[in-house]
Amino acid sequence: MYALVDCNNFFVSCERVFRPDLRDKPVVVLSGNDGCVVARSNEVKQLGIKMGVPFYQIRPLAEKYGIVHFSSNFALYGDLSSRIMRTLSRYTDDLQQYSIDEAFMDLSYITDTAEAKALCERIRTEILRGIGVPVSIGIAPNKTLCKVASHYAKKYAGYHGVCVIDSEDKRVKALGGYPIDEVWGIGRQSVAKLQAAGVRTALDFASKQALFAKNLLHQPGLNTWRELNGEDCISVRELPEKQSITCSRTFAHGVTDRDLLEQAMCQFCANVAEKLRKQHSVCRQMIVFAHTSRFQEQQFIIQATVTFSTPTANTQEMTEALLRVVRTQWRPNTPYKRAGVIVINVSPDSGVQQSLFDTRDRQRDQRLQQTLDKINNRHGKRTIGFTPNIPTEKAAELYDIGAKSPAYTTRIQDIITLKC
DNA sequence: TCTGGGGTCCTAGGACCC
DNA sequence: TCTGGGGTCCTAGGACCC
Repeated sequence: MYALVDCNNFFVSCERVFRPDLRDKPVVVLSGNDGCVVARSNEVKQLGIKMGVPFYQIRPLAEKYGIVHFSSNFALYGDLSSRIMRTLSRYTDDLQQYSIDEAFMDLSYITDTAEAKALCERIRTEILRGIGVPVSIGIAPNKTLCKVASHYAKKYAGYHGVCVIDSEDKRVKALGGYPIDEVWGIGRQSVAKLQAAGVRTALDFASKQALFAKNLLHQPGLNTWRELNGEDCISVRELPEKQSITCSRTFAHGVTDRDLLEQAMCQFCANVAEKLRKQHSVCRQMIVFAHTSRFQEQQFIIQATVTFSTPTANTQEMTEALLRVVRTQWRPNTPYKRAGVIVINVSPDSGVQQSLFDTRDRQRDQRLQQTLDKINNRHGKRTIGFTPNIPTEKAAELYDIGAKSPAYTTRIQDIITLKC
């Protein structure tokens, strides 16, 4: 059996840990520049506000119902997430973290389901008491059914946060009441095809022939079909090393100033390179892009894929390549609204094959980079770098920081003080 | 006016091999 | 007019996830 531990309304729950006054109030957390709703409390869900809607569209509703909104605060969410994951790892040797707020636990060492259920109830209480975030847990023989179980655990108070699917009866009953569009792995495109074929519930789908699933939805759909029927065939790969790393942002306003655009993109590049080095990787290719608003009819795009002759994670080398792209393709009087850097073709930094025609002094580069990293580790991010930091007033021009809560658990100035 | 960010996996089709 | 058979590797783009 596996257990899926899934945090309830995760970002909202994180905000509520330090704002207990908001426990029964409608709360949303917004994406960058306060663009879209990315987390909703139950009160907000009940108002019919959908995941991902642009905040400006629901502003009247927000005012009417007194919805409290926060800008996203990943320092806080990331820290609480790692505390939860650490707690879970004490109960299994095989913890597969699936996202910032979800993890699968392999419980095969427990043979009795009643025992598994009791354990999960203890875990749930421990996380709520020790960290302050409510979680729901689904126990089942595979990951797709765990998802179904955790959904029921969340939806019906009677389960007290833990739901088990461990028999044919329970499986059939659970799938019969489960809409097809909520099944893990079945997205919008697949739902349209399935509905056209008369499939309404997860049970309708599971009751079809395997060939039906394969023909309509190909291999991934067939895997989902198998899991709904009880097989265990989808594995969540443990990926300690990322295969691609992205840093991208939408700007508050279109950026026409080339220097400012370059500075922002150099920052993305430095972030990506730092993440690469942190996981002891190098990349062979880097995608650089900047484009105007996708909601305008006429769009302008800067975009190039740079291939390094020798795989690298060197900020200086990557920054030089980035600037070459931007300076070649940049158009004056063009409001660039979104930009980013993506590295792909990522591999371990040990045993890098150097190009025969390489002109860089790699050892010197590496010594310099290591020195800079050391200084930044000791004295704080961006103490020293290859490109100037963006001045505060310019940063405010680029990004709208909005209603961000303090970094309660990761920034010494933000730690709350109690007056007794 | 305002509409996010960061990932993975799979497939089809092209280029290439003998 | 008709014009093999059997592979591999790579890439772009679609679909999906949170």
